[in-house]
Amino acid sequence: MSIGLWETSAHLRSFPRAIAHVDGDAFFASCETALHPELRGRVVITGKERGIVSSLSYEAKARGVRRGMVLHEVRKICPDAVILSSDYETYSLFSKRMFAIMRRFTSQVEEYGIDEGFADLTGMQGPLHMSYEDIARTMKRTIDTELGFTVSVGLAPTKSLAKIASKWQKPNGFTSVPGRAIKDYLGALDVSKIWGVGPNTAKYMYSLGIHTAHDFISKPFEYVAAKFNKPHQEMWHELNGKSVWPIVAEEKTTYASISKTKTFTPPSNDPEYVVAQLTRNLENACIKARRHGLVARKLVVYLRTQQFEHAVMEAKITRASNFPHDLLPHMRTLCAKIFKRGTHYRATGIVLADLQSDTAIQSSLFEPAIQMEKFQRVYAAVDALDEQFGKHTVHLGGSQKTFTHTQHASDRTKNLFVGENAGQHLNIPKLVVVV
DNA sequence: TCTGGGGTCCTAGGACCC
DNA sequence: TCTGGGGTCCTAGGACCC
Repeated sequence: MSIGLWETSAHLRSFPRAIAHVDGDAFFASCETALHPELRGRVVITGKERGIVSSLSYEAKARGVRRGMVLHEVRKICPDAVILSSDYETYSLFSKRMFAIMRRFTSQVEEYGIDEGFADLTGMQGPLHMSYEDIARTMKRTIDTELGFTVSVGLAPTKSLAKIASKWQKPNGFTSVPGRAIKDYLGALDVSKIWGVGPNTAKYMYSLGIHTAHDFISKPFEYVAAKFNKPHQEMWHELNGKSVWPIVAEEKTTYASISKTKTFTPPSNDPEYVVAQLTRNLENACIKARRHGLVARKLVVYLRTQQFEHAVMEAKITRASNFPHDLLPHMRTLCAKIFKRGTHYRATGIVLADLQSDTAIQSSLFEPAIQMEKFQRVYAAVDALDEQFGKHTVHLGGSQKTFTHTQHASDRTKNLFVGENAGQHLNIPKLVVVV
């Protein structure tokens, strides 16, 4: 075992760790190119469904295209651009393959995002008969070959440093930052580029005369403890080469919260329309909650005004639920409390929070079990129909307004309305569920 | 420079209790 | 009735990430 920097603190890990961060290069665009080789070398852009650039190939970057750019701007710059709708199922498959390859080298793999992850290689030189650098390089080569596009890899003693390293050279980069080289890398790095430092913290750091990551790690810990909160104190350790953020290798199976938000144009001051938007968000959030077998004990409603201010209000749900008809009354009450007449709103949001497993749900003594069961059957049927015919095949009458505003006639014929006037405008069988 | 949607974690402050 | 300390729980809001 090598004698590490942290040998002195017996409670901490007694040898340096080797952590690799793998970051896909232009991931979504690369997946498309891997799938359609004829696109290689071309300006490839995803995000067509939203009208803005979501992911872009390096060819697009070179031509001046940027993330978030409106697509008609893109067409002006690059008439030859290939603009595609996002295909998350395909991207997820590539993602799964990438993580599977990483797991060939260590079981300690954290899936941090769809296109990036960490691998803790500590202790693997022996079993794999390779140095850490060789393991990481082999991992990268294998991913590049098997996926058909490149990733960038950073290798360092901590997660925070590995993240910096993988960004150091992109695309197709490999950067190793061994403990003794930390200062060379951090001296040139603006604090705003550190993982965990956003615009506010960056501004605060500048005001303290801290401009580079090296300025930050050079401060004594007592100073950092006095001026910064917990996450930034941990960050200081990480950047100094002491690993304090563990690799979370357990697969994420549950959520702390589920939210659905929707921005609409033009903004509206019509309470009915706003409630209809919220109702749709609630339906969507409930669909997701049911899919994961989760029920909410807390409901949050928020409205965002034109000026980007937002009003938030939440309520406890005495009987946890993932059925819109249970949560709808709470939603209406909350909305009524924060809705201001005359104010124009540009977005609404619903958060289901304090989630618990629906197997743990206890039906109240006062709740007729039969009614509970009835609703469970109704929603099971709704979910099955949605599964077969598309989302919102069955939806609440209350969210109808959002569909008539946003959907094309051809889409609308897919919908069966729920409510008194269900099927009225359509020549399809009507399905009525009274809620 | 800030598009939009989906998340997580932390902190300060108040309520309440001993 | 006032003074003070201490703990816990909850809520609102902030900041950041992809």
